[in-house]
Amino acid sequence: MTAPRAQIARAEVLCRERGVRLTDQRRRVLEILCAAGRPVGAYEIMDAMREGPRVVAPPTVYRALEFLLEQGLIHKIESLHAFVGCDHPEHPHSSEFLICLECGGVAELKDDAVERSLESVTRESGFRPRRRVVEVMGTCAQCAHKEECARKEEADRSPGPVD
Amino acid sequence: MTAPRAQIARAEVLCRERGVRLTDQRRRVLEILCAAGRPVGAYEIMDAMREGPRVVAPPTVYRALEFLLEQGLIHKIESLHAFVGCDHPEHPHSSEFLICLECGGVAELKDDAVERSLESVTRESGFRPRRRVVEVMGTCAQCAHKEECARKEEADRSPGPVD
DNA sequence: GGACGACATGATATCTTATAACGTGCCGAC
DNA sequence: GTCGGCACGTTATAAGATATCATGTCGTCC
Ligand SMILES: [Zn+2]
Ligand SMILES: [Zn+2]
Ligand SMILES: [Zn+2]
Ligand SMILES: [Zn+2]
Repeated sequence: MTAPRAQIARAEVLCRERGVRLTDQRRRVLEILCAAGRPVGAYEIMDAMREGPRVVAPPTVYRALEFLLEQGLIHKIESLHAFVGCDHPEHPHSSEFLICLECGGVAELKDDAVERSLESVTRESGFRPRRRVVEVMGTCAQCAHKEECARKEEADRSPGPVD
Repeated sequence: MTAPRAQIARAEVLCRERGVRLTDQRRRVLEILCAAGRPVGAYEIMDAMREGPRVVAPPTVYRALEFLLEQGLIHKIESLHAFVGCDHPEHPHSSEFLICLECGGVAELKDDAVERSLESVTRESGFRPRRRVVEVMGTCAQCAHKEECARKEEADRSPGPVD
């Protein structure tokens, strides 16, 4: 939940340090992702870019996304065919994502227990891991709370059979 | 690694028990998946079905896949846009998958440690999980071994600098 | 300064994956 | 018999991703 501005600034620094170019197009895509604060599809990004000076075609967006993925500045959410900005891109990593099916929000976790258990189970089977995809879909705390409240209110109005 | 025949038979029983219909098309899709023993895309399934009596269109395949997913007889591998037969469909579940990038093979795990750690980390954040996607991409034991052997042989032929 | 190569982008077309919408046929319930 | 639910057929199209070739941009080397 870093401020979008700060995220961009950090990305600038990282890219300079690494000797790679955060070009206008790439920064623009990153800005859109960070500002959204939720998963955004490639074509939605493209639409957002149309607002700007130039019209862009799919390959432009996908190339920018490829770069940002390589630099660990964003992540791809496989189960949504969408992308999100990374909250701590200092060193590239795989993360765990909690995806709310109600509000579409996504939280990026970094849980050692999950990583350790995955590490050990892959090791045991002689598997050499390269990339991890961990995506849990369900209902986030906020939405669960709202649901709870709605149910409660409902019950108050008509105190029918206690379930 | 159950025999395809046995998997189909088990699916028949399960569907009868549940009062749902494992129709010809659905069984055919399941057969193709089980026989392949690796992830297969929807359109590849469709091609395989063309060999049979009737030509089928995408919706037919996707409907069959939807049913099989609902019944927990197959899984979808999100990162590959492909499907695999489930090895233990007795009660529907989410699993962890090890996906080999060399040979394309997939192993379905069922690891309590991974599940427990995911469970606890989601609980902590008040998140109510519904479906888990856990896919680890890398190199399987077999392929890693082959690579190892190749390297060794190479070293034997030209005993250059020891790495 | 001009030639060159590396890299980023533009532009067009195409491919892959997935779903919408509507119609038909089967079968059991009533 | 007819009604309703369900599986499937058929056509079209949406949504996501890539292949290919052309153009531009910029620093380096001579
Ligand atoms: Zn991250
Ligand atoms: Zn939510
Ligand atoms: Zn399974
Ligand atoms: Zn392998």
